[in-house]
Amino acid sequence: MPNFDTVNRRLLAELQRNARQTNRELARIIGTAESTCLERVRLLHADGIITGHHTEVDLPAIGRPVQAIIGVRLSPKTRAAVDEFRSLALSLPETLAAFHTAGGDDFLVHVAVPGTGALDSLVLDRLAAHRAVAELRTTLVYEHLRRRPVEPLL
Amino acid sequence: MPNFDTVNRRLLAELQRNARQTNRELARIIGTAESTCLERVRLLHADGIITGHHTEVDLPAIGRPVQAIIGVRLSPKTRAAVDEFRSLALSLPETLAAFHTAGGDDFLVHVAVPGTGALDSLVLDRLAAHRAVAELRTTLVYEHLRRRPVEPLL
DNA sequence: ACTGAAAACAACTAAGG
DNA sequence: CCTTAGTTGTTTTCAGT
Repeated sequence: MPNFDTVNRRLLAELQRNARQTNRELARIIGTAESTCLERVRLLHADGIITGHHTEVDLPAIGRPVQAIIGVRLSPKTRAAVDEFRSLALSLPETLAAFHTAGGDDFLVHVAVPGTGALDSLVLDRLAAHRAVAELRTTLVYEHLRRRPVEPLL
Repeated sequence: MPNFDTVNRRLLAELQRNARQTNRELARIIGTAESTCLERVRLLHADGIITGHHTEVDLPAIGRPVQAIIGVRLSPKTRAAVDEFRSLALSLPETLAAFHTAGGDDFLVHVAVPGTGALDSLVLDRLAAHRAVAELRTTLVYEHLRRRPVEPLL
C-alpha cells in the first residue's frame, strides 16, 4: 500500500511541476539523499502512483487557439452506440479529451481547433454525422485552467 | 515562426508519449543525429511550443477515484464574480481543471474526489456557498479519456 | 544536417553506518 | 535512511565534413 508521507507528497508535487529534473535537483529540493530520492521515485512508479511523464505543448503555438466543449446526447443509449461514439471522438485529431458521463449528456468532448470555422465543420460534419448522435451543444472555452499539483486527498 | 516538419512532429509526439526519454533514444526513434535532436528540442522550448514536462499520477491510486464535472452559472455575470469564482475553483484541492466558458454555463469544474460523499459536500459546502453561484449541475464522469499526442493542425 | 571526440555531469550500484 | 566511492552512461559543446 502506498505511503503518502511528506517526502512522497513533495516528490509528486515537484515532478508534476517539472518532470525533467535530475534526481540530484529533486533530492536537493526535497531534502533527502540522492539514493533515497531515486528509490522513492522508483517505488512510486512500481506502485502505479506515477503513470507517466508527458510533455505539454502550447495549443495556440501549434495552430489551435480555439477551444470548445461539446456536449453530446446519444440515442439510443446502448453500449454499441457509446463504444462507437467514444471511438469516433478519440479518432478526431481536434479532440483533446472526452468524458463519458452520467446525466444529461452522455459525452463531453473537449476540442482545440484553428478557428471557429474549423469548429463548425467539426461539429456538423464529423460529430453530428454519427447516427447515434441525438443532440449536440457546443460551448466555447474562454480559459482552460489547470490546478497543479494534483494531490492525494486524506 | 515555428517549423512543423516531420522531425518536429515526431519529436512532439514522442515527448508527449514519454517526456523522460534520453536524447539518445529520442534521436534513435526519430532517426536524426543526437546533436540535431538536442537542438530541435531546445528550439521547440525556446519557441514556446513546448511549455513543460509533467508527471501524471493515477487518481484512484491517490485516493481520488470519483470524478465529476460541475457546471456553474453565475449571477451577476460581472468580472468580479468571474474572477472570484475562478480563484475559488482553483483553490480547491479537489479541482483538476476549470473551464471558463461562453454559453449556458459560466464555468465547468472538473474534480476528482475520494467518494460521492466528498463530492456532495464539495458541491454544497464549498461551491454553492459562494454568493455569485446561481445554479450548479453536477455530472458524474464514468470515463476520462485523453487523446495523445496533441498534434499541430494544418 | 551529420560525425567524432572530449569534458562535464548524472545515474546507478553496492557496501557500511 | 544516509554516506561514500566506483562504474557506467548521458549530455553538452565544439571541431570538422
